Amino acid sequence: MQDDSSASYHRAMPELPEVETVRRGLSPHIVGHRLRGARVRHPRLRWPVPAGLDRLVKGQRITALERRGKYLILGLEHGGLLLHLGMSGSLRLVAAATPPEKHDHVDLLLDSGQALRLRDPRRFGAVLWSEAPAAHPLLASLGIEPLSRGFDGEALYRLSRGKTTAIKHLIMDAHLIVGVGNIYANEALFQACIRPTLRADQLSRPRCHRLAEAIKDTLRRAIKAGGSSLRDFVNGHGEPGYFQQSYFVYGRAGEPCRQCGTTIKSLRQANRASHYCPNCQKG
DNA sequence: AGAACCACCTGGCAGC
DNA sequence: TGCTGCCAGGTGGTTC
Repeated sequence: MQDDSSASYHRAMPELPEVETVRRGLSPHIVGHRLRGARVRHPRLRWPVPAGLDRLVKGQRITALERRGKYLILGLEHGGLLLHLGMSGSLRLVAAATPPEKHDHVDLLLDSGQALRLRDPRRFGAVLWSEAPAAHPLLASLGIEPLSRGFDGEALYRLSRGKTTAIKHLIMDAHLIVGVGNIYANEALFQACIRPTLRADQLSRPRCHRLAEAIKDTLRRAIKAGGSSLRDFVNGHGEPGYFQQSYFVYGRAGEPCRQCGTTIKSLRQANRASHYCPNCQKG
């Protein structure tokens, strides 16, 4: 059992690093396998799970498991599935005969005798069928991949011009940049010494470069941390798809800054908690 | 057009 | 102790 007693440790929500970790962990175990079908126990996720899911996937070989933003794209020979883990979703491989627990809503049954099992207590996740999943409307309006070559300080500078919204809100806007949720937005802003409330268009070009690098670095380090827990979501040990990490500011309101000892402050922006060090993040 | 909400959902926890 | 009620958060949708 992992220690969850320290306030600075959290079970990470599925942001980009967690989704990418899930993808990397599952891909070698499922790609190339054929689906025997699907079992849907609870079709009411964010959108209804297609009624004919079993029939749609039966007999099809899995050709790829890709990621776009926080969506997973399970490519099949004909069509495919879009999967989203929402806030509380997890995917893991279990023996198909493993008894489902309360929130195990969907199983994709593999010819290996295993099942790809979606658990999602809060049901903000999604399982959608598409004839051409990569061209699904939900993916069409997504912004740039922060770990791609195209995302850098200049790209962030361009995105933020003319935007009066707070910089934290901007970097969390999936129509501009995908995959940066509340946790990594807070952490990246700390690393870049930028206060979350700063107006996006007030960010100088050098600071845009610094923030873009901080976003990449924060996400990369989280993916690396997740790599050590890859075994956790095959065969069902631990909490599949999640890993725990130490944060500088997220969830640390009232605690001393790890760099300067100043008390971490919190506020609400767009109905979401922001945490920052008033000394390290000036303006 | 852009910005600021809301709805969705349940487990966990503070407060009484 | 058990109840109430708030909070967490991604993201499409609504409203202003």
